[in-house]
Amino acid sequence: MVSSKDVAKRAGVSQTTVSRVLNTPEKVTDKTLEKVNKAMKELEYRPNLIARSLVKKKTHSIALLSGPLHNPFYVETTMSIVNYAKAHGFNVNVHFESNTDQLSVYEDVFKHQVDGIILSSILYEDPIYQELQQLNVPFIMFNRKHKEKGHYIEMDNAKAGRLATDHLLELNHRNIAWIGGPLVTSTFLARYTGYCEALENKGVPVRSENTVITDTGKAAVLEKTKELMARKNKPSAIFAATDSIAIYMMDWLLKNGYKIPEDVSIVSMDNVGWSHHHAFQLTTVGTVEQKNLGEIAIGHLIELIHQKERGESGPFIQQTLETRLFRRHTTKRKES
Amino acid sequence: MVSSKDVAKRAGVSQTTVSRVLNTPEKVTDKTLEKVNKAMKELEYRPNLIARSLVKKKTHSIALLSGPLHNPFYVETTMSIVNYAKAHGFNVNVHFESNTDQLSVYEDVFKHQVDGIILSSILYEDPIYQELQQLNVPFIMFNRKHKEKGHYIEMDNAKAGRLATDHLLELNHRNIAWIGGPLVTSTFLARYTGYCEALENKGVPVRSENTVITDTGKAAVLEKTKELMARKNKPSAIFAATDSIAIYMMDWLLKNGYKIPEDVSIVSMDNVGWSHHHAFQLTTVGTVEQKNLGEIAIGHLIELIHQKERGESGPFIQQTLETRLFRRHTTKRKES
DNA sequence: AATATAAATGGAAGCGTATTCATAGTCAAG
DNA sequence: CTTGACTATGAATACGCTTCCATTTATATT
Repeated sequence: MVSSKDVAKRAGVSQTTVSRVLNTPEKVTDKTLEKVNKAMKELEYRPNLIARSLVKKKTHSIALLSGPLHNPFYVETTMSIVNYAKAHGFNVNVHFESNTDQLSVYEDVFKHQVDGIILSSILYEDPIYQELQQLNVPFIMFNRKHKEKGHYIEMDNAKAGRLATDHLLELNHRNIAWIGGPLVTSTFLARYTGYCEALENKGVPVRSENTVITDTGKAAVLEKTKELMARKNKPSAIFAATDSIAIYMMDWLLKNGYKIPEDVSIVSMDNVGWSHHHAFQLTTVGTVEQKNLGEIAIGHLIELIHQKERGESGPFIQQTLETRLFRRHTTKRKES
Repeated sequence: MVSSKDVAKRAGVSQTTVSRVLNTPEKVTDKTLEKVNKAMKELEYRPNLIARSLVKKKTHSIALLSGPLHNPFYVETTMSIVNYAKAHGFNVNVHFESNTDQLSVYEDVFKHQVDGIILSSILYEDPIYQELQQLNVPFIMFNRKHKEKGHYIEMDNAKAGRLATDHLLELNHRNIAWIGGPLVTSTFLARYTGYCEALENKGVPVRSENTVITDTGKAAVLEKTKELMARKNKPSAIFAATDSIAIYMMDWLLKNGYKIPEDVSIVSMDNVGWSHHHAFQLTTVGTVEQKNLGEIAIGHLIELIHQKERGESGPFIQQTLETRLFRRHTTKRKES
């Protein structure tokens, strides 16, 4: 490995000077600048960022703890986050949530001296929050939030839940199933709460068999869908907590001869790119914004990092985005 | 930041000993081990991996240079790669190919002292190859390969191209369009070559207007589809070079009233998860393997890294996977 | 031409860790 | 006891870089 010392020797200057042409070239004579640059080229010198990080206490990298990519929502946020970060000089260490080693992921991240953390993988009452705080590294949550607040960007999930449910109610549906992930997560909890509220407002009882909690992976969703449709008293409409779940369900339903929306209406949530596809035309609730949640969050995170560098400290970033219903073609009035 | 020195002071031992309980605890008395562990807990000490990396010359992180996630193929490989790497103690720095700063990505990666590089983003004659070589860091290509060979995992793209085209020919199609990305990429080139060969074998002329080169993003594909179908002499079948392209096309086609496969047959390539979806049921060509290309490649890469550590050097890994046609429901016999 | 001032350069310390080498401590065998 | 052979520990150095401080060199001022 060729180091700045080697370059120095070759150029006949001190190692300090080499460092200077890298960091403050204006403090170096044109002549020596040229000498040093020439030596660098010849030796194919590349500064060792590890060493630089050690002294500057800045790694120019951030950790992303994302939900799994089988959910297109996280595909979109991951792309946005990585690209935005890169454009601003940051590297992204990506980690995906997994049922098994929840904690080990964090241990991993903690030791890696990142400049900031952006995460969707957090439970509403996750004890990991306190550990994150003690790290003294800026972190922001997107999509999901934590009980203790902190910095976060979310959509108004409760309202979204109401919007979706109201839509189905207006279409005369009364037997509406809700299917989503575990309620220990802020998003699923709020979306479910919104569903319940909307039903209660209309005086429609929340029936326990209409609440389906599932793992969000494909296999589990298909299984739950099968169970749901095997019931005597099938729902006439389904509120899927994410587009991802809705799309998996549609796979099963179509494969088993159900027509959508004729046989069953489906509304979901997130308004991911796939939901526009003509093969789905999913009615869904999403934010009004152009940017996705990840894109907004990464912008803030980088600002937080810069703030910390300057020794400043701004207010908490706590954004709850407006949502609206994107009515497409998976919902239909129930004829009674 | 609490360092091993602080721990040492607190535990009343030397920094060396602290380092030892971390790395070779068996060389330390139970008594002092306990003391040190206690001090670590109390101070919430976390070893600084940056410093460790500097001396050990090992970062435990690898760089992934991936194609864009709007292609589901790369979604699947990215998930596999990140998860596999994590399970083997490696962090993954993710970068996505972008039309603009091709080179800057590499510069970025080069300086970051990764232990290995796994990439799909490379052109067949990419000059970046030489730079990668000089880095003296193990790297492996997946999906796409380079003229100079090196380590790579691909599917048999030429054969796949022939399979897909033969399928359409057998279904009596003669006016078959090929649509794919720039031919400077090994995958597109080979898939196109296979297409041409298959046509020529049957004595069907390759017509230039049936070769459509496009950017692989959604907007561009839609535009090209529109142009293609506006022609007087529309193709009766389309060979899309990736499932991603095929799915975009289907969006446009369905939206514009075309029935698939009645009005136009579509075959594509990669056999991504989405192609199974009942809303698509895409006829496609993919590998026979269970694992995706990324998963296979990352396994090899980690092995290469370990080999290098041991000072060994094995043979080049050059795998070209068998492919087969997955016949589903987007292709249909042409009635003449 | 002499001095004051600014600009350019180099020496050395330090970032937090691992590791080599020397030293002090322990214990068994004689 | 004494010697020898380990074992447990610590001091010192190195990893490649930035940065503070001291020194030299160039430039401006009188």
